[in-house]
Amino acid sequence: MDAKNLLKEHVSKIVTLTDEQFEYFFSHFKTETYKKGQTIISEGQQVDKEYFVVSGCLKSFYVNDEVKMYILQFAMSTWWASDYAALYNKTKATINVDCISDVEILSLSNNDREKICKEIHEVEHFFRWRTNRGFVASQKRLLSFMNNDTKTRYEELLVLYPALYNTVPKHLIAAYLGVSRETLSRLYNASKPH
Amino acid sequence: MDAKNLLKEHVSKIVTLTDEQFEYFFSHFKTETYKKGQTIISEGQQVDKEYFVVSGCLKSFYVNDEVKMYILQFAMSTWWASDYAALYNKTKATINVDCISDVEILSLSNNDREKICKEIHEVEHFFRWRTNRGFVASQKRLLSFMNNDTKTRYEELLVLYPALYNTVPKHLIAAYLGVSRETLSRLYNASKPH
DNA sequence: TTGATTACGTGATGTAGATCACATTCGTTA
DNA sequence: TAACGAATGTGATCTACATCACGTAATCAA
Repeated sequence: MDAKNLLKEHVSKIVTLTDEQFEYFFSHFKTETYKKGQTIISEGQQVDKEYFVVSGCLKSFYVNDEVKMYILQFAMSTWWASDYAALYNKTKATINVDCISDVEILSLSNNDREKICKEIHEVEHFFRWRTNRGFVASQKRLLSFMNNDTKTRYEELLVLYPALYNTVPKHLIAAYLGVSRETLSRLYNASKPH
Repeated sequence: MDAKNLLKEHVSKIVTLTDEQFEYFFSHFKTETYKKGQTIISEGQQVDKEYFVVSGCLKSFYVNDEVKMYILQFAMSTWWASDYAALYNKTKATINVDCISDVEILSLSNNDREKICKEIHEVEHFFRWRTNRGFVASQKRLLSFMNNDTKTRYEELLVLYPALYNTVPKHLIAAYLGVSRETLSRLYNASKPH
């Protein structure tokens, strides 16, 4: 499906826009394509856009002083990604977003989002809904972190992102789970049939 | 400050409502008071309200099968609390909310929130803003969990909730940090002047 | 084809924090 | 004021995971 119809279907699951409204909404997005490995947002930069993934897979991640990476989110088709703390507060990026595969995305600037939210009440409703979902998912993951061991979280991850299983390197899975790649490897091979 | 003005001041930091609009908005809230120790939401229940704290302190928490408790949030004056997963998805509560002290709260039903969001665009904008903030805070806490040791997280907590320091029992602090009360006790006393 | 880089597996050892056990202090209520 | 339960401190032990070290397999670019 093309980018426009993908977005249209995505939005219309939540709100009803007239064709004219959707055209107007869509006119604020810009198609961008990136190759595997390219960086979209990097730490320290100004952030002024968020991204709707059409195809491919992004990751958003934090890198600490000891150069350890922690993945906040894998973003596949119809998921949104950005450094939202930086975007909303107009501060410098503290997290990075880059491409795990070749990707096609639709970008929307912070200003344009606020503008169309103001102009079209339904659009504001859509974005409220979207953040609600993100908030609930984030809280759920936090709880899982506190409550579950690594193996359980690994199994949850495979349910949440079944497509990742054979497409992304294991050290990225480990960085999402917050464990070392060695630990994940042992876990993974311990439960493997001989 | 009384409940009405507290809410008014809170909301008007983000959006501008006419007096008439605010009166209408406020008319959907109901004042409720609880004693220390009383439960507001408990696991398994239907959830149909969220709560704005006027005075006192709530905690929202999850209890696992081994009866270990994990605190998602302490909610003090002007904070909001509920089981948002249950509220938004109309599922049974998986988390609990109860009172750490005597509290006064304003309750708002899910239906009324959706109704006034639809009726008053500014109100929808306010709630979008509020959830954005919650989402960013939740992601930040998740990162801190992955990246920082217990001592660092303990210090962050004291910055985020300075009022908690001497008002809530230490085992609740431990339940927020996701460590055992024994570990927190040792940590706490190791850095204490002799 | 080859050399280099990246991904992955696995042993040895160190460590933060969990768990268990028990003592002490504090607060609440009878 | 006594007494009971809740909150806290602290030692001993256990364990999941990190870290370091090294080897092999897969991928990719020239």
